[in-house]
Formats: sequence, C-alpha cells, structure tokens
Amino acid sequence: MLKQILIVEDHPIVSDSLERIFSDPALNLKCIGAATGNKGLAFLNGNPIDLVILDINLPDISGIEFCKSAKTRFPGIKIVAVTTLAQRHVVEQMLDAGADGFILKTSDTDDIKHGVLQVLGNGELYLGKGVKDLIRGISSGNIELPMITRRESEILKLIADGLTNQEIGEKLFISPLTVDTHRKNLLLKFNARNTAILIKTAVSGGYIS
Amino acid sequence: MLKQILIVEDHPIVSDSLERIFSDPALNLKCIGAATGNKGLAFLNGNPIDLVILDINLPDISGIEFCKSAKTRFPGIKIVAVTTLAQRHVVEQMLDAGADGFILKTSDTDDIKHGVLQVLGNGELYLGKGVKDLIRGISSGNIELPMITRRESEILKLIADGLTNQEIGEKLFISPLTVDTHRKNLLLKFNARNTAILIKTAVSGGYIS
DNA sequence: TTGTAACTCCCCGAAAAAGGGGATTTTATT
DNA sequence: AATAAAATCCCCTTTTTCGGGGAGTTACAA
Repeated sequence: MLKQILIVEDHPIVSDSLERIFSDPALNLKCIGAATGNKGLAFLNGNPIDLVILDINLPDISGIEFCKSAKTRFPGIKIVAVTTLAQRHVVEQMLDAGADGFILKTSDTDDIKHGVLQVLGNGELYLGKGVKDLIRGISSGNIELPMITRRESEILKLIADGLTNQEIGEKLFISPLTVDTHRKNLLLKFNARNTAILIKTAVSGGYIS
Repeated sequence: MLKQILIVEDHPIVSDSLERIFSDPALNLKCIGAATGNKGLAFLNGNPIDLVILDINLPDISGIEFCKSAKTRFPGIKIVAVTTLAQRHVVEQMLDAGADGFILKTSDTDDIKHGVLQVLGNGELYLGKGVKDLIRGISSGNIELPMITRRESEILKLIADGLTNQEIGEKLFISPLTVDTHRKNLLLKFNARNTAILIKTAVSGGYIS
C-alpha cells in the first residue's frame, strides 16, 4: 500500500536529500515537501499523510507547536523530528507533544532512513543515535539543565528582558521581595553565581525564546 | 580541467545533497567531504583543493577560524560559506576572514549551485539571496547589532561566564575599573540597561559561543 | 490527612553593577 | 606626523543584586 510522507523543512538542501532517501520505488512511498509549519499544517487537511518528517527550527511556528496541532487534529499521524537542536529539554518537549521519533541531523542518512521506516512500520518510538544519552544527561559536556516552575520561567524571561525585581513585581502584581526569592531559586537551580551566567545558560539551553 | 571541491559540513544529510549537486559529470568536478573543521584543514595539506564549501557551525572549530587558517596557508583557495546563521556580523566576520561567497541554507539548490560555480569560475565574490540585505541591516526584524572591539568581545565572554569586574581584571591583568569602562561601553553599544538583557542579546546575536 | 511543592512575603548586610562624569596612554591608519 | 580609535585608569553616588537566613499560604497528590 502506498504511504505518504510530508517533509516540513525550510532548507531546500535538506528536504531534497530527505526526498531522495525516501523516493526509492522499493519503499512504495510518496514524498511531499512544505517549507513552513503553517503550509505543512494546511496541507494535512484533505491529504492522507501517514508520517511527517519535521524540522524544529521553522521560520514561522516552532516544531513543537506543529506537533501538538497535528497530533490533536490527526491522532493517527506519525511525526519524526529531525533537527540540529541537541538539547535535552527540546527532546522532552517534543516527546510530550506526541512525537514518535527524534533524530539528530548529525546522524548518518541510513540512521534517518531506518528510524523513519521503523516508525512508519511498527509505530514504535524511535530515538536516534545520541538522543537517548541526551535524555539521561550523559551527553558530551552536557550540564544537566534544571526543571523550573511556571512562575520561575515567567520571571526568568522578564529578567532576560532587562527588568529589575521592582519592575517585575509591578508587572506581576507581587512584591519585589517575592521576585527576589524566585530569582535566588533560579540561581540555585541553574547553579549560577550571578545574572550574567544565568541568562547565558538559559538562552543557550532554550529556556528563553 | 578537473577541479576539486572540499565540503566541510557535519550533517551528512546536507553534505550528501551538496555532493550530488556538484557531481554532475558535465561540471567536471570532484567532491570530497569532511565532517569537522580540523579534518578539513588536515585534508587541505597535500590535496589540491580549488574550493571549499564551508558550514559555519562545526563541532570542533568555527567556520571563521577555518577560513582564516585555510586562507593563510593556501591563499589561492576559494571558500564559500553555506549556513543557517542569518546574522549580519557573522557575514561580516566571514568576509573579513577572506570568504569568497556567502549563501544561506534557506536558498534554493540552484542558487547554491550557481553561487559556487560563479566563485569557482571567475573568482568573484558571491552573496546569496538575502545576504546583501542582511549586511545593509534591512533584514526582517533585524535589530542592528553593534560592532564591538576585540577587547570588548573578550570581556563580554568573561561576563557571560559569570566573572565579576574584579575577577576579569585579575584574569586580563588590568584594573577592574577598566573592565567597568568596557562593560559600560558594551551596555551602550547594545543599548542594554543591565547585564541580563546584554547577555541575552549577545548570546542570541551570536557574539558568545 | 499529611506531606510536599509552589508561591508568597520579609529581614539584614555585603557585594556588585549602573549612571555620570574626566583623563591618559597605545595602537593603528592615513 | 597627525588623527582617530581603542584601551587604559580614576572619581563619585545610587541602585540593584547576592548571600543567608525565616516563615506563612495555597494546592494538589499520596
């Protein structure tokens, strides 16, 4: 039976490569490309797509949002994320959003092919090379990134926007002293000695958009 | 005459695509791939490479360093950067380092082909779609990122690592008051009111690795 | 219901950063 | 040799953060 794959990826050079991998007649697959998340979502309506190969860095919406939307509207669809982002919490967010696979772009083309075909075949979760380690935090030089609460995340973003405790307090209708407490907890959780390294870690860890 | 191209790129899926583009027998080219910057540099010794297609985000050294090394040792070699990084100062740094071309990965494969062949052919500088605008700062929602000096960059990185003015002074054998002056200049240049937003802007602007 | 995690608020003092000056020496570049 | 840019150093005051405490209130789960 012919199955259809949608490739959501804004780099033609990558989507070309993907299309070629899965255009082998022996596989009996059909590939369609979409350059943005919204185009991809639009295409899902009315087209019987079996699996989506998804880049997380898209020009319009994030791959995580795409995944949530797609899975909500088409629960049967399979989604495999293929990305450069080798960050633990990104993987976790994608899996929470319902992704069926996660493969790094540093992977061999055979790995990518194998992973996608496995998800398409038996529906099992597939994690590419290095991804499992990433989740366990074993990864190369990966300082374990902390879990932060909703309020902490909110305050972290405002700190990164340059607001003082005073201003954040006014914005959130809480005491600046409370903001200070959250701030101290953030420093503790990130094992940061001051705001500078806190923000650096948080930005490069993807806590701040 | 047969010309040789070295592809320095850590994503097999991308280098596959590039190899395929330039493997057209009519072009009379030979492609070799290298997955890391150091492997690429090592390969240049003893192999008559005419042009390097270079990714800027490499696992070991940065594309900018690669470019400088390669151009110093082999002034005749042509280098075309192909990257996702659509940031003005990255383009500027690459061109300063001697790059002969700069193409974004969002470009069509034909653009990439055309650009590389042009550089290889007449040796002219080639800037891909959107890159020229980037330099002029016309780019979509691009807040103009400032030019900073070597010393400022050095101090910026140390600030981001969580060091205080005192500690930075000790490390660089200068007075903490001097560090403070540089710090104030950084705040001015980045139009930042405090360290938090300074670091956020700097990290997401690619000033800090 | 009995924790426990999250959120809230407060105290103190010390350290660091920010805002606003001024001024001299190096180092390129023309 | 002259100019400009970069780097260096110093003063002052005020604001903000940091370190190290304590403590009450939801809200939700075992």
